[in-house]
Amino acid sequence: MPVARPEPQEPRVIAHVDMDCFYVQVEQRRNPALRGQPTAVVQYNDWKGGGLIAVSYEARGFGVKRSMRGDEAKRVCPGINLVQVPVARGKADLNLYRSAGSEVVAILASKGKCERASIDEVYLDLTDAAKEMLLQAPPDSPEEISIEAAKSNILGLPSMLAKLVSGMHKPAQQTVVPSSSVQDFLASLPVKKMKQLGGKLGSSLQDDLGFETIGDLLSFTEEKLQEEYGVNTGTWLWKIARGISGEEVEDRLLSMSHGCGKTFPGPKALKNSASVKGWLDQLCEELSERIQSDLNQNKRIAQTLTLHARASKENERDSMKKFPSKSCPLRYGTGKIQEDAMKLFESGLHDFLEYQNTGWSITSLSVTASKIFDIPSGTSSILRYVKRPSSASSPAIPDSSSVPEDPSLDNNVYVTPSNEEQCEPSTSEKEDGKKYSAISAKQCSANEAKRISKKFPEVKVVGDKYGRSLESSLEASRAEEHNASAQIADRSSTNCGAEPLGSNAWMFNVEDIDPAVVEELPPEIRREIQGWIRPPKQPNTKRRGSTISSYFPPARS
DNA sequence: ACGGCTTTCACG
DNA sequence: TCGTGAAAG
Repeated sequence: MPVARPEPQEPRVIAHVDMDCFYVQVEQRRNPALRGQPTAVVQYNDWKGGGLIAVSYEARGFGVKRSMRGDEAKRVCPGINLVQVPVARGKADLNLYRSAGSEVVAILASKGKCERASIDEVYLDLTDAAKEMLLQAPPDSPEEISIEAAKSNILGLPSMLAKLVSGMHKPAQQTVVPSSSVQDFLASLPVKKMKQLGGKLGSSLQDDLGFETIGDLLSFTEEKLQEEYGVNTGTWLWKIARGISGEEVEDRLLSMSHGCGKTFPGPKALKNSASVKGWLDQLCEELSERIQSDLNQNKRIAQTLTLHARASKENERDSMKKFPSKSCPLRYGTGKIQEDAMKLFESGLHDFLEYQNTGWSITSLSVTASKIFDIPSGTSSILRYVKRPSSASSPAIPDSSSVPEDPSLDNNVYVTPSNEEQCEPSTSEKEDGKKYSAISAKQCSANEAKRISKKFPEVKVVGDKYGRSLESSLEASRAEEHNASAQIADRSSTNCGAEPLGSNAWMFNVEDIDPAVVEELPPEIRREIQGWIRPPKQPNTKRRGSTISSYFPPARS
């Protein structure tokens, strides 16, 4: 449910850029012969000619709609060009459109604070640009303003409505909303057209309270709305009815997670572990590729792997029971991801079946990598820890500027012992002669980083997200702390008693050390590593263990 | 046999 | 924190 945010003091100028039938335009760029033609992009075409996901305006003229099937589109528009989404690993591959979206974002980002809202949508905060324009070229007459204004569709308004009106004049047009016209605009805006009210909340507003337009909300007090929908949503509703939004444009050009999934409708449903494994392997391969390029291109690292599935039980056509999603620390390397995803599936299936010995079928699978953080650039990313292959030629000192792509290396981030003997396992090596612990980078406070680096010289802290050294990072956090202490009184006490957070220095989080390896470590290092896995103070009842395997409860025999 | 595939956000 | 559900395109 939507929530109100503190609104910025200054009025803002915000643009919402929405690409017209974007996938079609991407295909038209690739094949110019498609330009100006009725065209649609479909994914798959085995079944009823595939599903349309984008339709050109020429095709719309024939009545072609998104959510039609290819066959149907041909029926209403025999001349339509149907372009198929590329398929890789047995599933639709949207990378072509993703990167085309990035091209656009890269251009818009030079114009102002820029937020990538979806594959084909961008929010732009043009406040500074507008100020600058007025400063550089102040209009010397009201007429001049009118002339400029005549080039746009004028409506005008603050931020949140940007999205609403950007679709009013399509394609290839813009709509401007001056704040003076907001109230009139909202007065007649049907409830369900408002962003965030297109679903159940909007329906409830209509059906339970009888509101037809946003303007109708004005008749309710804030308290009344809070009574109906809770404090947060109530306040939000009260404010949007008055055209007040605290939503800000985030400065974010990259997405916050990567997911890939596939559905297995009807007869395609997966009914045994082998087929699930096969598809999961495919999905994980794509995911791995995507996070790997995110790491290489953007120096970002993902920390969580999540598996989602939809399932039903044999003979139980309409059980309400859902397949639970499951997550675990993400370990880099295709093989690791596949392995972990399968374990997550087994764990989910176990919960789903809850001791019933029935057949099952899976109608959709997806894997997601989330909790993505920047790795500070210009610093050697992280050090390595633990075992080196006894045989191989891998460097004792990591070449941290490059990230290993070789899946057998498991992880992009390693620590290495300053004293190799110390950590050399007595246990036997694997056949490939390589055995690594899996480690991924994690943010922690500068203070914590300092403490650990002092205690363990072989562990190196690499600096904060601004590329500053630990010392200057600490310096900065001390300054911040000093500044903040004046205001700390009116802060809610969420971190009461805790060590001040400091400013985003970096440490290493040992997510999945091979237990055999841990055994070999000196006790104090071992203890410390245990501590990194979860922050030391977390008197949480169910705390996960130190190894990846603790994320996968034993399957029922 | 369902639109398919993503992505983000809030709640408990 | 994890897992669920809503909402969007």
